[in-house]
Amino acid sequence: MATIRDVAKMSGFSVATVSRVLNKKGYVNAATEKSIVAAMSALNYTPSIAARSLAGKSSGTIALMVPDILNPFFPELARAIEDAANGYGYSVILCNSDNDLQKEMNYFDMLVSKKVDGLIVASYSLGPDQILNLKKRSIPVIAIDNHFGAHPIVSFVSDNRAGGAMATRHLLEQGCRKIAHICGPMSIVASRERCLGYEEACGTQPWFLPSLIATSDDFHVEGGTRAMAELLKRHPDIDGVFAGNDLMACGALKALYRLRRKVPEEIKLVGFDGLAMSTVVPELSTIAQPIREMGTQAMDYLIRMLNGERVEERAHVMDVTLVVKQSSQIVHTRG
Amino acid sequence: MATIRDVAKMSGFSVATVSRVLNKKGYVNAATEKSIVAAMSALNYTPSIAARSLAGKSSGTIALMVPDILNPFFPELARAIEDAANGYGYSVILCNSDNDLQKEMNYFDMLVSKKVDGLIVASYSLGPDQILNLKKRSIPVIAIDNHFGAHPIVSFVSDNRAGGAMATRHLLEQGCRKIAHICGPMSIVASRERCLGYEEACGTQPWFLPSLIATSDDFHVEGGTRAMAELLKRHPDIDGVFAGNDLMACGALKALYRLRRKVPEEIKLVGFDGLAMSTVVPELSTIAQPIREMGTQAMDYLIRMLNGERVEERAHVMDVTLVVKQSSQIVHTRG
DNA sequence: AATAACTATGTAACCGGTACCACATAAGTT
DNA sequence: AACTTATGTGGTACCGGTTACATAGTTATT
Repeated sequence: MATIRDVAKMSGFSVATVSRVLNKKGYVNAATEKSIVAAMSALNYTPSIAARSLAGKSSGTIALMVPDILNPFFPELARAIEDAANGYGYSVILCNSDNDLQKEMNYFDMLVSKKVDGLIVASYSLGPDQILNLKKRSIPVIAIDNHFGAHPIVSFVSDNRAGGAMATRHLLEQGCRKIAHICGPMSIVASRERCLGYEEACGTQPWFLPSLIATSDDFHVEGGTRAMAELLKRHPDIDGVFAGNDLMACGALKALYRLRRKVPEEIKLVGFDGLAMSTVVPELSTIAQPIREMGTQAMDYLIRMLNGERVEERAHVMDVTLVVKQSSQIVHTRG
Repeated sequence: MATIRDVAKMSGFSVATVSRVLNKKGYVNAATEKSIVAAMSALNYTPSIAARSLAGKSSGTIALMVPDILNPFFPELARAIEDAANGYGYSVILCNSDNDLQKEMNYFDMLVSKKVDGLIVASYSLGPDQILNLKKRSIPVIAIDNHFGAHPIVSFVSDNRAGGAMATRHLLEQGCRKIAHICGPMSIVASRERCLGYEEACGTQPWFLPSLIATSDDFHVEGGTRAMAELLKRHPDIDGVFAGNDLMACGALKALYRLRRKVPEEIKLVGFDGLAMSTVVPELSTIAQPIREMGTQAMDYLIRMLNGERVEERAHVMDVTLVVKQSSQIVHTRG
């Protein structure tokens, strides 16, 4: 590997001048620059980021911490963030936390010792204290899919409550008259807010009952299946279901299929997340989060923070959109 | 941030001794070690990986390069690798290449300048030369899901051909008498081998015709849907389908659903990959690749290479297994 | 003409580890 | 007793960048 000193020697200038060319900073004669650039490409020179980062500059690396990349929400986010990061010349370290506080703390130590420039984190186990502590260790942090009230933490979250209401109202408009809700883990703010949105939209309906809400311990398919079966046992006359996320909606779909309840003819279904779940039949109506947009904006924000820009440390609430597919469509039966 | 010199000063020993404690290398008195360890924890000391890696040691980072983390095969791989890497104290940089050679080469430069210790790569655009070149730049490489014949490259691949044959034979055993194949992109070795397996298992059957094979340009859902529709037009009497991967199988499922062909009653379907695609109904029979195992083994191997161990530079062929779910089940109709 | 301000480049001290070498002492060998 | 060998510790030159400071020529300003 060629070093900056090799380049200096070859071009006949000093390392300082080469460094200036490298960083486009300070005065350098155009002709000088040209010959240095020539030397660099002749030597196939790439600066050592290890050295640069040791000398106090950025490591050109950020970390993305998610509970589990296997949950299809997160690859989508990861892709958006990696793309954006790449555009800024940064690379992304992936961390799977399993929502395990211990693991998260271990990762934090690693981030510090690796001089990672920043962190984008989706976590439901970390508290504001832990995040503020990491910030104190001079690593800028941005939270995604979770917010921390009044604490000075930059975060990007979807308008979960509005989305929940939107989904429920859509089902009402499609003619549903008894709508159930499959709620995600109560430990997760997003779950609770989506549920609030559901209640907001149908809490005053004459048919509404608290027992129309079933809770799943996780955001996965099986939980959705269980919850759906449970709901149908409690209320066989349900004609609409709002599931707290798309995976649980798929689970619900499976339960409905097994029990021979036709979707959307007898029961209409709406999920949440807007994953490109084009795999299932019928395709799922869903409340789409602007995942890509969230990732991109988070990265933009992080870059601004890295550049020392002062930013507002608050939650950014992103608009969600209703995407109507087959699972909630009105079916005209031929007379 | 406390440095090694702070620890040295506090404990009253030299940086050399502290370094020895840190690396558990060379002679250190037990009492000395104890007081140094005490100083380290008192100062909340974490060694700077940047400095360590500059001083010629490992950066504790490996890279994982995949075409697109959105393809559900890769999160599974990423998770396995990240877990294994974490166990060895390494972290993982994620790279999405989109199978774009230019992007891949850019990433290569980054890997070198970041002194990344090793690379695990799934690529169908890179040639052996590029990989050997990176190895020459002293970055050990392991290929996954692709192999490079006689070139001295460590790789882990599934036995795609055997898997294709296995899937097809399974359909024959389930009573299918006209089995079609949805083949993935011909540019990808795995596609071709799975297709060969299919031909091996049914090429001598009296009903076999080359037109029973339809090719998709990509490994995605839509391609599967298109190919399935095409096949049914050509051969309405198909009673079994082997799809080159699970996503295309889902696509096929959608086409079949649309055309009111019952799965598995009228047509049986088998996919390939073994993704935890528990989302679809009916659940998909599939040839499961040992994805987790591949990731773990790749990481183990990489670690051995990093430790300077000499390893056989060849392809490791992994066994696949048939996972029977609903989509290929024999259905007993009540008399 | 004197002074200030800009342009262009070099020297060398850092950043925080690693590791070679030197040195000292203790224990084991002829 | 003389000589290895094992044990324990310190000094310091690296690794490859960044950057504060020094130097000097050129151009503007008054």
